[in-house]
Amino acid sequence: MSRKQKAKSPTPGASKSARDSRASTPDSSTWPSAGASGVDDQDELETTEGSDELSRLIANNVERFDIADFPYTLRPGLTDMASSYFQPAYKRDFTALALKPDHENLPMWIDGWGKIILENFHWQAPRVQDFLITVAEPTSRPTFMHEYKLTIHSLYAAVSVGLSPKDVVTTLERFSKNGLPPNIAQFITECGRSYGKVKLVLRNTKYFLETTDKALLQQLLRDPEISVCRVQGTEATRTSAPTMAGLTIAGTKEAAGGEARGLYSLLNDDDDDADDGDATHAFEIKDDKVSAVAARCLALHYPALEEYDFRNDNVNPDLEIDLRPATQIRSYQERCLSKMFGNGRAKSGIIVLPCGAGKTLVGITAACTIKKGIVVLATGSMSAIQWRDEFIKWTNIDPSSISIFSSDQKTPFTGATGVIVTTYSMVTNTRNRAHDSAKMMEFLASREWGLMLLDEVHVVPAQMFRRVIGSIKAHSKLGLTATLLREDKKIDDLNYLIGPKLYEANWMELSQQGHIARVQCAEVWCPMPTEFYDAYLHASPRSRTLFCAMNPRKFQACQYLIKYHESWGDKIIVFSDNVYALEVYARRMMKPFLYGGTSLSERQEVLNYFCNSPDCSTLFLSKIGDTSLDLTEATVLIQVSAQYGSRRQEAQRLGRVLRAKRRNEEGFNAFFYSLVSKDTVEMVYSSKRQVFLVDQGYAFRVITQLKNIEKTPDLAFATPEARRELLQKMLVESESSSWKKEEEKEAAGLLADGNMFYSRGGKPGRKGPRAPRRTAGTLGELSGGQDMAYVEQNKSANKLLKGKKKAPQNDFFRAMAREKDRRKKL
DNA sequence: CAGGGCACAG
DNA sequence: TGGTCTGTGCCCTG
Repeated sequence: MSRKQKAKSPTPGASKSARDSRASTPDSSTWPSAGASGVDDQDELETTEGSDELSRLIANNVERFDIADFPYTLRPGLTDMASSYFQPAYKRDFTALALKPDHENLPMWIDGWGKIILENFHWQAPRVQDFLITVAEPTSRPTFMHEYKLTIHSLYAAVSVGLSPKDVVTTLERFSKNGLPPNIAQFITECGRSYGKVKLVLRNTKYFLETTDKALLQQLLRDPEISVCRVQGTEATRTSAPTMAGLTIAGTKEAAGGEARGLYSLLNDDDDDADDGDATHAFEIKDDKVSAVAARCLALHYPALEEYDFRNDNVNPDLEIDLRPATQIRSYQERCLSKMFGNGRAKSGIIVLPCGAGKTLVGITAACTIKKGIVVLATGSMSAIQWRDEFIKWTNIDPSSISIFSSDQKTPFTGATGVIVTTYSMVTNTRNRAHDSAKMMEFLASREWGLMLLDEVHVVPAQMFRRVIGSIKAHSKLGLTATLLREDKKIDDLNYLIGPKLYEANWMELSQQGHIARVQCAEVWCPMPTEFYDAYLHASPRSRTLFCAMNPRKFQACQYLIKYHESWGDKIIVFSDNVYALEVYARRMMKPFLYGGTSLSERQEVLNYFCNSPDCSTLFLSKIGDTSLDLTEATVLIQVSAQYGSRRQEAQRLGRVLRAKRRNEEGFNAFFYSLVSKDTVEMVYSSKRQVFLVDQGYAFRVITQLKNIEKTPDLAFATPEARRELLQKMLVESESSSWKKEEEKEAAGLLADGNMFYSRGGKPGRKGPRAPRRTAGTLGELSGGQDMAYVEQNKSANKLLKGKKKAPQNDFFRAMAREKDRRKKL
């Protein structure tokens, strides 16, 4: 395949940073040497340059297999004269996709752009569903029609669970109503030629590069970069591919081999299985060169799949861990695990399950299957504690061999091996460490781990967090998440950082089976009173969000909904990202509220109160509720203000009510309300946020008028006077809570120009030190000593006097300076 | 040992 | 040279 000049075609999925660095690559033909240069100095420490290098390699790979390189061409003469006038419409021209005679018996279509449509109501649909999840990316799965897309990542995942490109092509061909477009077949074959060919296997602490393709083996051996990494004289050929035989995943009903066959049952009746060379060729690689080889394989467009032959690992000590006999894992969890252990080895990859569907148990079961040292990475210390508790709850592990490594607990386990639960920031921390935590890190880095469990894996692509991959030696990695989504494009990097997506559950299906709660979603449109709308229109974009959140009609709607649901005995959570609005709402309604500033003990107290007391059925939460608060009591969720268009946040919030304890009651329904100020930016954001959930099959109902709201007694802000008062109060309070007095005066005058809430007056954009938290009023605040410009100048003047180099005032420059320092040290 | 400082994520 | 705010975690200090 000739590489096209890609300048014009945007690469789907290439991260921004990757694209930037690619721009500096003069010519794609230089990649082999460029790929190698960064690798060596990356060896033991994952530096920033190292990960940039990685991003570049990833981008290179993604770019090579752009589906646009396999253009779909219509048969000549089929297009009519008119269609050329509707340019974008040519993509919708399916005239060349002739229906098969027996199309009524077949459940899906596939077009020339890799899009697959499945009739989910078709009697054949259940047969292909599992197959499609494996080979294609589910993009939208409402009730009746499912939409999938073939991408390189999905095909990568497919080959990694053991499907051959040929299998994929024949199966697609067999089940589609129309013939498989030739360019798609070509695309699949081409991807298969490269992906999944090379495996990096660890056997008995020795790393082997393994392939079934003899020619490829020769090519790898000849490669100058790789040949220096290999241990001479270790080429070996084994006659049979690894199988699932004899491996049982704990907690499953039967030997997992049976389940695995279920997946392939579609294929086996053809032929295959025996002919495409069961012999695997392998050679050993030096231990310290593993990452170099992996990077090199990526550069050669043969990304190496990491596999861990844990049953033949006799060097790392076994861990005494088993699921408690009573635990039975659910069918979909079993399916996840059968993908992971498909050929009897542990593969690295990502499993996507909705919140509350038992991600933790999947991770724990995987741990029980591998039975080696386990590292669990969690996002926060709270969730680390939860992981430990879950381990103890589900398994018979000796509590002394499981330990937490976070800032407040640093004791390693005592035995030969065990489970360590830690946080991302603990591992990635680059600054000076406390003595014992440094020792602990050394411990973590010095030994080999059987499995690394990455909780909330969607955070890993962040610049800092991706270091964990480099600094801990784990033979297999399992990422768990509910929302494999980021608003930036870095999510695709996970394919190479961790592994392909092994399984993605269907939310609707799970909720039909009663594993997660049924949810009614609604978007409530709240009109803005004229005086507010007026102020809103004149406000700067920044303060507009506050106006939206503080819309009195929204407040009334919220009040109404709370009253309504409280009368039904529901437990309600109200989310507001805007802390100021949160406080006003909660105080006004006399309800407890939690935000980042509330102390840990207070949080616990409030949560207990909410969960256990019947007098308290409503709780107000800021962003802290998005993650890691376990609120199984909640059944209704009201969203007052949110973070722009973050789909992840929306999904995660919905997840709060999915695990409702009462979900199995007859006819139980959870509710999710999103309050939106009419005719404001919120409308746009709201629709963006919902995309993910809509794709999962949730229907959002739009409510423009709440029934009998005007007849409800005691609504706040019912009169224009009250609303005006609110407007005034908003002004004064939001000013005085953060900013100094002088600016209050200015701000009052700034009403017309809309800068009133978060402007600091003076020079716009001068970044001062962060304003103190509202909980902790400082003396300086009281004395009005917060003149930003003054403080700022003084600070830098002090720095100068001290003889240090002038500290940059901006985050960006500070980061640059830090980076420079770090490099100097290395 | 609580809270400020700092760094980072989203 | 520029997005802002909020939340979280870790380290250090009074």
